[in-house]
Amino acid sequence: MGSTVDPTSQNTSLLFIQREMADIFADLSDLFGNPSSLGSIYGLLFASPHPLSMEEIVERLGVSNGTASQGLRRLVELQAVLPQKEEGERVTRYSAKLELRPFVQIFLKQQLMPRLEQSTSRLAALEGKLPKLSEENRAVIKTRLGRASKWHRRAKTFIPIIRRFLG
Amino acid sequence: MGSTVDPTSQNTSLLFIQREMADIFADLSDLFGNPSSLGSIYGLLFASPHPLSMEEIVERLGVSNGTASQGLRRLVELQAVLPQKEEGERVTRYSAKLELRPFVQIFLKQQLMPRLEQSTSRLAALEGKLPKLSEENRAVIKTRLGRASKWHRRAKTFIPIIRRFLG
DNA sequence: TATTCATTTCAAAATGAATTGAATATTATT
DNA sequence: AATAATATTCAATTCATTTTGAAATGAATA
Repeated sequence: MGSTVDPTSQNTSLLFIQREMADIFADLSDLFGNPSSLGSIYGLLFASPHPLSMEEIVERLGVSNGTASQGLRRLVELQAVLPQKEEGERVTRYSAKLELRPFVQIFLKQQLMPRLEQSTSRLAALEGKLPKLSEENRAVIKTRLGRASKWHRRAKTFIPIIRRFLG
Repeated sequence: MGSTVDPTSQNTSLLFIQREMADIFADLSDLFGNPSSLGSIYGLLFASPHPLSMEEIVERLGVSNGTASQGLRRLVELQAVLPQKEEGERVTRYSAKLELRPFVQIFLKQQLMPRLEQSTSRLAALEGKLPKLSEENRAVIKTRLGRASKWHRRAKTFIPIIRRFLG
């Protein structure tokens, strides 16, 4: 016995879920400082039972070819999406990877870590200026630079913890 | 015996450190999706041995009154900065709070949590649509919604861990 | 070889967030 | 009250980022 619901309504429901998921992921993407289109694309693929071509993504999300092309490239880079080309097909189809781990790892490694490293070294460089300050200021500033460095160290020890938590 | 460095050079060094700190914190602020001006102001205060008035902040950072006023208001809201008015003074002076904990807590509570809650409930709402799907799609989509919910649950259990880590 | 079609590129447009600064409000002082 | 010193607001502007879409590319087929 098949479903009791007619196919048109079934399809409508799937499209609804896909739109909604695209929306939810767009918000999350934005929250983490990425273009919301990245999230839409990922969300759509996440809610797709079968891989989709770029053309299908363009029409279902109503975005341009450029947005889809660049977004897909980024998502593949981030290993959030898997491109696949069937034997003797000229289209590439994309499906969402469902694991969170590699995705977050890459985010941490590519976005967070480099910036933390950079500000750490700028902070370290400032310590060299301490001797030039008046005695009074030197004490205060030394304490504060130390405090900021401590924050950085904490943040950096935290990243591996997150990794372990996810893996 | 005082310092061996002349006062002008001492002051130059302090200003240098303050500019640099303003810059470093501007980057971090941006990284967490806040206006970089927020970070500049905080960084300047962080590297100031004494509280500063809005006027001083405006001139040292070269930002407008509006930016300084709004930025300070936000930083006070976030409890990252302490406003203080001396007896019989008409200026409010501001100093940086040095503890990371309340700052991060407020960020998590005000920014992250609400958005996570919202997408959680949107996800939950989608489960209601499952019965309308074809049998084949239902299985796939059910798994995926479950997966997304699991991510959310993980993220939410993670927040208290961060809190404990900082507190 | 020519043609078709999916994809990429990139300059230009659109968007939207941050910033400015003049006008206004608030608060202290005379 | 009147004045002066601070602080806030908000409409207009600036600026960085994202998005668009027409043109270029290049791989697969005819």
